Amino acid sequence: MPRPTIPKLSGSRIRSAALLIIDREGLDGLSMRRLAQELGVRAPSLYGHVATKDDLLQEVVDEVLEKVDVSGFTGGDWRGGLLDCARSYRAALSAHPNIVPFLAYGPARREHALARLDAVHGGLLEAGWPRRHATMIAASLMYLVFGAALSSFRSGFSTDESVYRDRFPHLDKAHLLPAVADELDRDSFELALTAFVDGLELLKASANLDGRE
Amino acid sequence: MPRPTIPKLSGSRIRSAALLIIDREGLDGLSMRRLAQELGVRAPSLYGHVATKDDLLQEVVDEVLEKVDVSGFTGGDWRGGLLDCARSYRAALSAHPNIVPFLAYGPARREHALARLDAVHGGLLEAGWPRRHATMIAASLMYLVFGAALSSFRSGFSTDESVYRDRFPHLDKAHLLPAVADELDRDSFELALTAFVDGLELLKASANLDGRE
DNA sequence: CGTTATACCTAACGCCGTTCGGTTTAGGAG
DNA sequence: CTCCTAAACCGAACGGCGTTAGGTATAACG
Repeated sequence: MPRPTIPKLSGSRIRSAALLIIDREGLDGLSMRRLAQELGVRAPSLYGHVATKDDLLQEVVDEVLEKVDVSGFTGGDWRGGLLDCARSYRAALSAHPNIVPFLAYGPARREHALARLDAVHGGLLEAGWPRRHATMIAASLMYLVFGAALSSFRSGFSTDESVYRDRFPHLDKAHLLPAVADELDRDSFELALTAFVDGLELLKASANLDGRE
Repeated sequence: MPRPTIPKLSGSRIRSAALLIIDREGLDGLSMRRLAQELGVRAPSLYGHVATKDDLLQEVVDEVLEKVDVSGFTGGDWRGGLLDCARSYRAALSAHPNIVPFLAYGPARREHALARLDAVHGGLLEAGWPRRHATMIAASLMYLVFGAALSSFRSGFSTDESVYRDRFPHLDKAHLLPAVADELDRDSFELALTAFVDGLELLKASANLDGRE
């Protein structure tokens, strides 16, 4: 049954279905055949709308990261800008944690990623940070965001107390971690972020920076 | 030619060959057939020594992370302990950057990972941090280490100036980044780490912590 | 010297991403 | 209304993947 009245496929429908499968079944659960099935279609049909699976995933990532907000740097407020950017970045990723492993295979080499980076960099420069520091601070922000995205308390700890008892004396409450994972993830990220920004403030106050204000 | 005088395979030889391929050809370059070829053997033979490919990779990760040093917390020196641990962790991962994407698929759920975490946790408790803070600080440390491991300046930036010119005003020097990637990776990590620890010191000094010293 | 367990082999299964070459029909041209 | 083109999907297939089943020759042992 070729050429239906209204096309069953479109880039946007494919991306939505892909993200749905990733959210529900994990990154490994997404295959072109599985995706096609979800869309009521056979796998080869997808290649009329998508160049390659890797390409599709990049587009999905782009869509997920569209919610990152880099507008908070106005008026030289580098602190607020960093906090807003980091929090919205984390929120975007933790809404779709299963796609994070894909990010590990290489930075999003797309327009939007560079635009975000440009905004952060510009905001830091405007606030008086030297170029080199701006570069390093932007990188550090990515460390926190990506690190937090892929080391969640949700996985990695057993709820079985006996795993830790007697063997890891300081982890004797570790079996309770999964139960409060979401809260702990959020609070840990908040701690890491605020401690980092506080440290930056100290550094800026010490003021042995090469750049001009 | 079955049953050679001395076995061609062993767990250790397999792990070494696997890490070699990963280092040289990337994580995607490692297949069981490719690995077998490197060892002068056919793929199925590997399954006499290794339960599964995932298992093998976990063992390789364990071997790589053996160099992480968590011994620096002696005498309540939580600052030195964190710095040592973070730096040795980063060094271990940046010696084999291609294996990092595998870490993204789930935390090393092995003995050694828990032992390291136990040491960090214990060191923080001993230094007077409350339990909850110790947990969050240990998590934050992982954020920095994993984030730094997978967002290197080595990839992600083009050496072609025209990519950035006129389009991203604050990234006009971005084409120079790959040339100094190693140095910048190191300095950025150092900045992130020291700023974070400085921020923690502020937090601890402010001393509104629930725990007892 | 016979037995047995070892250490490797070949063949094959079912999955994967992707390409090739149809086939049917929607939509525009005359 | 008819003809043509191009869109949109399909079946079959390729080479590669992780993994399993079953076979075979030999080193090691009683």
